[in-house]
Amino acid sequence: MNAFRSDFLNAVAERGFLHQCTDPGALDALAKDGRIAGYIGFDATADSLHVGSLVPIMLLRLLQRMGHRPIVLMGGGTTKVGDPSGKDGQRQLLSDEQIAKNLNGIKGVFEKFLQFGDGPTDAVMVNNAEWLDRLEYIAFLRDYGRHFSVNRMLSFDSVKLRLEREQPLTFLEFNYMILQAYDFVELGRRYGCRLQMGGSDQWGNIVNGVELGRRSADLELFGLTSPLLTTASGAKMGKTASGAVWLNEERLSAYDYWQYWRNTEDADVGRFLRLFTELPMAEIARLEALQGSEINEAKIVLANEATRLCRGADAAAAAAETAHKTFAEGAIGDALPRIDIAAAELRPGIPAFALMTRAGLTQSNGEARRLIKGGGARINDARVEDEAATVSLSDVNDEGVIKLSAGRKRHALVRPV
RNA sequence: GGAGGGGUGCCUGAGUGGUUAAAAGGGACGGACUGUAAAUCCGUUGGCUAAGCCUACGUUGGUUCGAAUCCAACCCCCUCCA
Repeated sequence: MNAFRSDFLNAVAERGFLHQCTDPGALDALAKDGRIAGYIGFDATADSLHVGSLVPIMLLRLLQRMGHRPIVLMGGGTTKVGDPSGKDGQRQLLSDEQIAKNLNGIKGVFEKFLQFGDGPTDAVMVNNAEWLDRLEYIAFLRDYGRHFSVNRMLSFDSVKLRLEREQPLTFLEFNYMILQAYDFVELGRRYGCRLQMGGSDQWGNIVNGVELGRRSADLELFGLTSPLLTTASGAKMGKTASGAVWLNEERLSAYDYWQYWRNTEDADVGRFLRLFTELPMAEIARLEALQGSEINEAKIVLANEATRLCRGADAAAAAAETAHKTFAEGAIGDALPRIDIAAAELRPGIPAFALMTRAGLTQSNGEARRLIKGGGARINDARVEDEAATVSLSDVNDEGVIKLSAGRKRHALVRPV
């Protein structure tokens, strides 16, 4: 029943990572008979990755689990150029310092998901600035530029869409695909890397690399893309109340990360379990088949597993515990965000709206006031009716804290000190 | 270098002297309904301890009782020409 002979491609296909592949048959044979090295490139446009990058990360992890070697290519060089794919306007150019800072922030994430080292299937991290920064223009043009046809380049979506919409495309950006193609060849030479993976928007860039490998270096390279993820209702993945869903702990608490997965839409649960957890397929099939409110069990499993991979088992357990207390028991969990307020300041009373803002539940006092007016603010689970209500030491509950809530899901604890 | 077009709130995008903190849609947040889901309906969506005041329509000046709206200079972007 399996379409492929290699464990790797079978896993890729059945877990929903496969969108397109340049030569599935040959890649299958290669993965079946030996160990392959595959890479995915990551641009350094922010100092943390968010869930949008989780599909490629999980794909690298899968590659490693199936006995192959993952290569993480950090785009220290290509980020200076900017990928035009899927964008209308040119991205703001980042400074070298900014890029270096971003790369630093991103590195840590991979150590959570991949095993690095010197072993045969250990992951490697490479920065393409290593070779791109030193390119000599004329030599590069003569050696590689001659293999690219502009006619062809114009036909790739990343370029074509820009031109059709009459959006500007600079020559700088136009070169991005050439550099990415060159990366592939360079990795092929240096690390024997035969496979490039990525999101489906990278297809054109990847194919370019495969072709360049054949023409310029007589390398047989392969490309494989994953579907771009949107939620079942069509929204882009990775948005939440407080912004993007970051993978770094400094940017997003484990509790919020857990909550993000817990709030997955029903229709996405099975797909997400396959992509973002490593549960056996049979178990996923069981969870996915749950009906009605029972599917909440599957969402909890998804949240636990996804959080465990990204933040560790302890953080996942703590988040689950807090969520259970908060939602199932109406009690107070340890992982809720908390702030300390001087008892002396609290004694005379602080306006509720000000406290909401200080606790980070609202961005401004005005927003907090609106929240109260709209009936969404609660103190110790009691709705705040009066916009001018104040909170004082008398509101401290048996557990020594004051619980503030914005809506049903967002809570914070205030502790007098 | 020349000619023309344009820069509005998180985004798209209306607005061409006062009734404009700025239409409409999207997004986001809150409420209702639920299952911490989706869909739907309703509300909110610049700041300020707030019936008042302050800051905002690329930047800086100017005209005017009054400017996002008129004028000037500058910056940036686009299209066509050289």
